[in-house]
Amino acid sequence: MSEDIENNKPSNFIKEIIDEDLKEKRYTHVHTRFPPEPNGYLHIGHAKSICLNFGLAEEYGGKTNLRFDDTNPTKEDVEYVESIKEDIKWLGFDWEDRLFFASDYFDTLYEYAVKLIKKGKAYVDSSSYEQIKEERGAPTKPGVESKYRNRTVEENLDLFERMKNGEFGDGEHVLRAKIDMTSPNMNLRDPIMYRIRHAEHHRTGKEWCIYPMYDWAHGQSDSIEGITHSICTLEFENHRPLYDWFVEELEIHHPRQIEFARLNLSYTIMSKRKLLQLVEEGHVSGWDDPRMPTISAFRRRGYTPESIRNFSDEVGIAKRDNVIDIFRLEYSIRQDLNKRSMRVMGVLNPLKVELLNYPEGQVEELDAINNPEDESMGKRKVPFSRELYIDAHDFQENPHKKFFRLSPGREVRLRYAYIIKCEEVIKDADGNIEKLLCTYDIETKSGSGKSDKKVKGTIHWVSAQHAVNAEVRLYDRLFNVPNPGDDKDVDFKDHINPNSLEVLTHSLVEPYLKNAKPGDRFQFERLGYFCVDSKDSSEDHLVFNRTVTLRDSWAKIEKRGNK
RNA sequence: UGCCCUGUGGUGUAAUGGUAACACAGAGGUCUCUGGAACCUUAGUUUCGGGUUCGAAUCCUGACAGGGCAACCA
Repeated sequence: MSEDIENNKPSNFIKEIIDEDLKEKRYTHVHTRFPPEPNGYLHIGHAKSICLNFGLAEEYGGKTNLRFDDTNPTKEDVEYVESIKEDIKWLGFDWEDRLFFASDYFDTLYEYAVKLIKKGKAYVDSSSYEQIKEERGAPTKPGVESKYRNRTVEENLDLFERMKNGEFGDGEHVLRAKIDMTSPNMNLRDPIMYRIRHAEHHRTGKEWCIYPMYDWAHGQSDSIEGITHSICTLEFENHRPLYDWFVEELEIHHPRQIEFARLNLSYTIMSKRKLLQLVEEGHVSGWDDPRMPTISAFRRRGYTPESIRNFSDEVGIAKRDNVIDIFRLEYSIRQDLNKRSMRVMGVLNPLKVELLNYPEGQVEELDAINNPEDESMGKRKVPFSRELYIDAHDFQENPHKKFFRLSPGREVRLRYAYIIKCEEVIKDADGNIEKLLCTYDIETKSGSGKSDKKVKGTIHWVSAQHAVNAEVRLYDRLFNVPNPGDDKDVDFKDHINPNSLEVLTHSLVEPYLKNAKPGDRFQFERLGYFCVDSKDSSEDHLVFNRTVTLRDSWAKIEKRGNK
């Protein structure tokens, strides 16, 4: 067993490696980093990586840097830099004064490259793009050496400097490491270190026209920052020998790279490229559309940072490919919100109820408990009157045998109020139910103790004259298959769930919600957790996003009944 | 058919040569003024074959399966 008994986070293979490194004094401390490329918004998979890197540093009393890997000016943008910073902060992590950019190291990287050229370990290749591609070979076919491979050090130095000085156009030359064109590891077949790009960089502007490749910049950036454990995903496993080669040749600090399997979530996709496509083609309203798996979307939808961190901790770390069941995430947010969110009543699809024996014009202020899980959250008053609305789903004219709610001639309790009985169903000319005429039993007032009458169902409601209109957005999974990105023959967009968003514009909520502020979270009793939308909600037009439903055993019974 | 990595219930993760466990999901139940929450019960797992060992999920070996690698992307 590993030694982290003090915290309750489970151990994993990465901690075992770190423990070993510390024990053998390979490193005296732990310093990690989170190295995103600012070319898109962060998603839940990145959240796992953030939690891992910052979490590890916290546990070992070390530090974590935030470093943007901004080596490709054509794809990167400050908008992304800002969103990434915001998301990490929101998750609750702090890089303090250690905000870095790979572009901070362009000068150093250039010097390192010169050093390798001088050692005869790098050369300028003037072959065409196609030529280089051809000569690289294939996994089962060795590469062949470039005819420029044996240029003299002096010539390489001269050419490389002139590349930097802008004497050549894009693609005319590249700088390559001189390693082994026949290596079974493709990454070692003289990888490209620099390419010419006459492009403006979001931070260095027009200062450079040669840009380092990720493989050349990444390991050295970690080294420069004194990173001890460079944690990354599996696809970089084959790159590790290259990174090792660079730091060894350069004789600089050698971080240990550890690879883990990236997070996959069922019913969604994690590819930044595909996510960008959804945004650009308008399948969603933006990176923060609450159906997206991005951190900003989860935030807007009402997820708490704590729930995402717990989720990340609980799914564990390993090297095998995995697909985490979306239920797992939903469990995590329900668990958190159950403990902390205020209960209110909201009617999604209003159905009018008139209480025939309730005095006209009378209004009672009834006591309602704000959170049965937390007494300190107190109580509030909810107005009750002759005309009410209940949810249409809580009435069935011809009830299923396990339906415990309202039906003709049957009784149900109105939460925090009275037991009512449905006496008559009023329909319009087309046979649509217009209104329910009911009676209430005055003896059954909540908390009065006058009656011990029991009913099987309790439903929520709002008072017609007091209710506040609201728009409610119900979200379902964005895709209707568990692994939408898996199918190689079908475009992932063909799996988009056409019903992933349902907008209800005539919902009614209790008056307490009149002053709800963007970002406020509530449990609508019996329905789920809802969050005031941070973009579209206003004082005169409340908009609620459904974060997640409550667990719903009735839905299961219903589903079964349909089969 | 080269190199690298990975194979444990439905899904994840543990067990580090000594009784295969935990969570989610599933099934059933208790309770309930949320068909919520909580609680209880239950079913289900080591890819296959050899070997080492008193003893193998664990070590060795051979298969098989899955993933990754052929951007001047990261």
